Amino acid sequence: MLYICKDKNYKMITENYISNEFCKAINNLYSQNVDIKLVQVQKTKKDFNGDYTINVFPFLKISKKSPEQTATEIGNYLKDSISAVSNFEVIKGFLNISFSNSFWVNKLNNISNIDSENIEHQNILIEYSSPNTNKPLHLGHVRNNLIGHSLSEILKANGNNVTKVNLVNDRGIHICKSMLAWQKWGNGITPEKANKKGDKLVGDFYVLFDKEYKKQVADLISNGKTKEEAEKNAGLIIEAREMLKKWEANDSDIFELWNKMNGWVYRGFEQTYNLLGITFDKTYYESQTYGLGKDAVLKGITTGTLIKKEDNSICADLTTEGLDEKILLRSDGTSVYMTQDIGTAIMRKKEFNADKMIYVVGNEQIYHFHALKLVLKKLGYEWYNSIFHLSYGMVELPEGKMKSREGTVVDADDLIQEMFDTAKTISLELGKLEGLTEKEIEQIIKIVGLGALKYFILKVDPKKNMLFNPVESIDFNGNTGPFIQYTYARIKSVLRKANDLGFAVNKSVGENIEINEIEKSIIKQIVNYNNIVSDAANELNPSIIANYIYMLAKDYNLFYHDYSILKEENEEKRNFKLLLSDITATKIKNCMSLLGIDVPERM
RNA sequence: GGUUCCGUAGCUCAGUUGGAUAGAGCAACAGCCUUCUAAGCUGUGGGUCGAGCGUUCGAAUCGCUCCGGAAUCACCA
Repeated sequence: MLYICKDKNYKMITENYISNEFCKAINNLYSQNVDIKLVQVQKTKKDFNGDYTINVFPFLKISKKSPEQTATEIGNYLKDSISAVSNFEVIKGFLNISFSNSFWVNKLNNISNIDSENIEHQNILIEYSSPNTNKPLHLGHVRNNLIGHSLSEILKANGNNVTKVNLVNDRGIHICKSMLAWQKWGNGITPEKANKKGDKLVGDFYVLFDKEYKKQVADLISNGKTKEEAEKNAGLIIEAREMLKKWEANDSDIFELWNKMNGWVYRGFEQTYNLLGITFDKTYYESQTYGLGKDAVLKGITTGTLIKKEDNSICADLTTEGLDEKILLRSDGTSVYMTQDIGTAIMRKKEFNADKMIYVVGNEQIYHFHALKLVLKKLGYEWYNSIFHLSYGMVELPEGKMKSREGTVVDADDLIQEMFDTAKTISLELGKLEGLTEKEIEQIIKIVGLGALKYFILKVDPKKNMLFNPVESIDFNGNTGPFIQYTYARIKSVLRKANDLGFAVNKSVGENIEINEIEKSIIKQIVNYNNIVSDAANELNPSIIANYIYMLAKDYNLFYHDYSILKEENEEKRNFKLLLSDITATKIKNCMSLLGIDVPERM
């Protein structure tokens, strides 16, 4: 049997193709079949010669020869069977295969700017943001929003049909607290009168409530009450609970106040969302959804999958799954958070025919979502496993966790404004804004400031806790958003000059040119783009994109520094360099867009 | 106490379907702008990958034990 069939088309040659040829080599040389999955084609490490590396250790049992001899025999086979292979080297059990220059230039010529060929076409619903209307957005929310937005873009880039939803927590005892404080001590103040964003104003009253409440509790304790008694019986909390009852009874005065204050908050949120570029396809309000789920729970009683206790409360027994009993309806028949999430999940599943429902929610709710899935399973919803809790880590300050009520939070608006200010200061110091109009300047500092913030957050693996140090603030040098934006702006500048000189960027260039290591390295990374985008979607991890684009930008800067593009005398080579630059710029722009970050044409 | 997650350079982070000498940035120090944007590039120093044991030809990566940190275990959301 003759396996050797010279490839005529470089396009076919992928890592998978090489694996396949490797299997053929084993078959041919040692008359055995190996599972293609066992063949790991890796990128050759920088310190060694070669483009792809295969470790032959796992196949020594088959070859019954030394690592060196096995690798050499297979190397020889591959050199014959794949015409694009120019050379190979064997070091210990590592087979390092080099491909020809023309192979790599051909790869560059065939880069399509259409994303990903592995189109998924799933209906994916993603919930993120989910703010409370009793306080302004802080850095933790910013992380949530950026992750949610970026994941949506990444999933779309892989061909999925993505619906972005927000679930606003606009009711409950905590909302009543700020309402009550405003009623008592607000003297009719409004955002306009206070000259303050509405969400900030309402947040102030929430903090004020907590302060006054703590005073009352302290008084009660000094009068001999236990801490628990004091916390339950303080006048303010009793008033807040009464207000909640009135709200649930549709009391018109309370409703009016509630609408008014929530309206202030929404206008405030809207501003912050606009600044960050966060949008949703649909917004749910808990005041409208909190009744959902009751029916499903009651049905669970009739089928016997849930337990009704003596006090009439209803719960799910999750002890066999390693969790505790979970209350689903209180003894007075009212529902809890879990009940609502059961209801909304069922509703959304139907409404969007969702194949997957992703919840971007902090890791403090791991238990909650674990329980949610198990309850849905118990209730007989077989799609319970299409729920995925993307639990992201906390943003911590050097002194620990942020706490709204204690005022130790990094406010989103303040932080964004600081980023703008820093971007402006640095740009002016570097003299980057000379000769630009006010409008252009404003646009650049906005793009760069936000770029720094967003990249800073998204380059970290979502599931890990991360630290933000307000004193050191966010950098603009090194592995940062501005560094990548700067690389883009530099390329654009070169391309503008090329255009002035009458050098067009050709879509494909001659393949018989010499390329150096750094140029090859850039091509390899560009070729890898689709894999990265698909990895990021599979892992639901924007940091994969961030790290990838950083590496590409870093390599490009090295190339840019060491080799002149416009002064290249060889026309073929100049065309190549222009194309390489142009495609790099496109990849930077695409990746940054997947992260929700803009790139400036100059900076 | 139970469950889950985390521990990599002084600091912030990459690297984990097991592969070669563990990488970046920041900070420190030393260089590079009559040359396409120096928000850049180059170099130097910096590590018992929390500790130990095990599995393996091979472990930062897998398993067990321990140490340290975080989250959670509500008729809150």
